[in-house]
Amino acid sequence: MTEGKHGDGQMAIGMIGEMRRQTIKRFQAPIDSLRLSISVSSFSSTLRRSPIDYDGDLAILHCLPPKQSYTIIDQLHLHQNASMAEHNLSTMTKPLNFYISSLQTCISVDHLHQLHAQILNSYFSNSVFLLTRLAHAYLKFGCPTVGQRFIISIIKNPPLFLWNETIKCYARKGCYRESIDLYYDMLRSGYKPNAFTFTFVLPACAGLKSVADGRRVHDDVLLFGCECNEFVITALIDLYGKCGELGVARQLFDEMPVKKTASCNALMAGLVLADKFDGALSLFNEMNNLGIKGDTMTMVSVLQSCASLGALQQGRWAHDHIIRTRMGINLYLGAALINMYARCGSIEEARQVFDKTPRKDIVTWTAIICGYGMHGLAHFSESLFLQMISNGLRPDAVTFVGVLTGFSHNGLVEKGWCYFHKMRDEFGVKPALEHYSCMVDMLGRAGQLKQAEELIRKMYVKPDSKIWGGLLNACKIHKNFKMAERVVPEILKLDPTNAGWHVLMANIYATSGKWDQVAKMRRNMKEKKLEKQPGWSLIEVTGQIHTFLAFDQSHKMSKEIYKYLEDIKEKMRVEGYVPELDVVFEKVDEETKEEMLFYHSERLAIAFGILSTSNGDVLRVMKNLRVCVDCHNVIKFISRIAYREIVVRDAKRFHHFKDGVCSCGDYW
DNA sequence: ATAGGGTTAG
Repeated sequence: MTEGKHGDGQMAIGMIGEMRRQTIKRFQAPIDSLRLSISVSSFSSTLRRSPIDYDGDLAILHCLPPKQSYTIIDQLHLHQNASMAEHNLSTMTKPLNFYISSLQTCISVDHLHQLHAQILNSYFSNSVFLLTRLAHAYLKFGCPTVGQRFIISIIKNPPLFLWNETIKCYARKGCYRESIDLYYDMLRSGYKPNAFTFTFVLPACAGLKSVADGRRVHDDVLLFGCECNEFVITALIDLYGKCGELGVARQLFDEMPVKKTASCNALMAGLVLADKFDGALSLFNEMNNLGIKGDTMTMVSVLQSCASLGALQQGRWAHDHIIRTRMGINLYLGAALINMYARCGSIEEARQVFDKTPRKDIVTWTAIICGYGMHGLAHFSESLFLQMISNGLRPDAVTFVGVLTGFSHNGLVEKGWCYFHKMRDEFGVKPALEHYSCMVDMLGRAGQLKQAEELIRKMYVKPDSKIWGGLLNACKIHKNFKMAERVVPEILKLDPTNAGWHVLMANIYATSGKWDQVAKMRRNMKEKKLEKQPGWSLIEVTGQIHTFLAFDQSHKMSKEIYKYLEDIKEKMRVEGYVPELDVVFEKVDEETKEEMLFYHSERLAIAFGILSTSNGDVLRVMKNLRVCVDCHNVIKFISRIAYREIVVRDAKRFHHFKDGVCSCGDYW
């Protein structure tokens, strides 16, 4: 500090008075909230601990040792800012108004650090009012700490508002644990949370999917009497929905006296997350009946449900509804629409939406790329990928999953390797389990079993049961029983309770005639009480979803369906159909085998579709498992005999059947 | 001075 600045203490006091007058005039704030303090002893040693009476009010001037006020500045590395010292005096004499507007217009954290230092050097260094604004500014930039300290610790007794904002800041950044811990800290410090607090801490519990923390906070909601606040209830519904506790979520929702769009959306998102898609769609109907308007978030959930169910007609209706109500198609909705059309089997409509979307981000592009990928249209997938790059967007891990699955479905092994390497070398995306999974699948199906196994053994992510399962599937296709025996124990080690693997293994043993091993697998399943996942197919006719299980006779048109299949069987025989009995893994006679094949769920769904729609309508069937070789064959026949285009989505991809040919080229 | 819900893969 220079000699001059030590100068006239009386002048400094005069300035304080002038400043207060201005401040009070400008903000008309109560005197108490403007307890001015000065922190710098550099003005004059005569100021030390001298209370000043001004305009009849008491302003307390604390003269802190300069060291103290610089502690935080040091942490901010602001000692680098040498020009600061030069302007000390002008800084100290600026009105409160200046700091407030500076904080409001502040555009970077660096700038904020400078303001912070200036404030600590000003008359307002201890003003709770200004420090709260300062702390809030940090939080708005997503900075809950400065150096090692919580931003709230710059104030001795931070107001509840600041605790809330800090908890929110952590939650928004995805630092859920920190957010929750801070909430507990707050309670320990004797603060009482309010409704705002809960709407910030509950999403943090939801983000962690921690029902334990969620329940604990829920108890506090009751304890502090916030259980009637609609924001809090919505946050609770969201929490329980994300944690899979749909019963609790539903109950909270039902008990709401007035339901709003957001609370419906929270429940609907929970239903979608729990794969309860028809539940989500009926909630949408419920909303319409209750006169609650849906918005873009509602429609995202609706479209996700349609996509998962393969309900194209309902999806189209939803799209139309979006246009009719002029809600505007934002990035979320755009991607959800593209995904819906693609997953419902209409890649053409997906492309139309994509082309019409004015703003496209990485997710939009990825949605259409994945769409082409699962339809086995790898060339489109790749060309869009390249267009995306030339538009200046960087592909992410998901984009590569889409491109790689496309190549995998087409057996484009060379291309696959090329992009697998490009991914890391050109785009810095580290291959994750999903990418290895695509590669193993691709290599395995192309018959490169050795290369596939090698890739698994040397990958630096720990392989999961799905990856080994992909290889085992390839062993089955290429009848490599020796490798299968090596792979089986690896899978059982990682995932001993999955019925699917046991079935796959038993089938492989059956194909190689090892019936004792088959029996062992079956016993194994029984002992572990593992249930085979039943295969189901569904088809949408006039907006209604019809579900079929194998041998299902519960449908009201069951009789006609079975009759149709009998009839078509004869026609198929004339055209040269021979059942692929190898796919039946039971030790039964051939006739029974044929019988077992003929009522697979997809055939029932297709027969029903043909019977209940007009000629020329495209049939779209969704199936939870992969379509079997014999069904694939039969559907080809049906598409020709009945002159129907049939689109089947199985667990892996789409098959478009037309005129006796499938788009997959029998490679899947 | 602060509020809830959402996009792409497997």
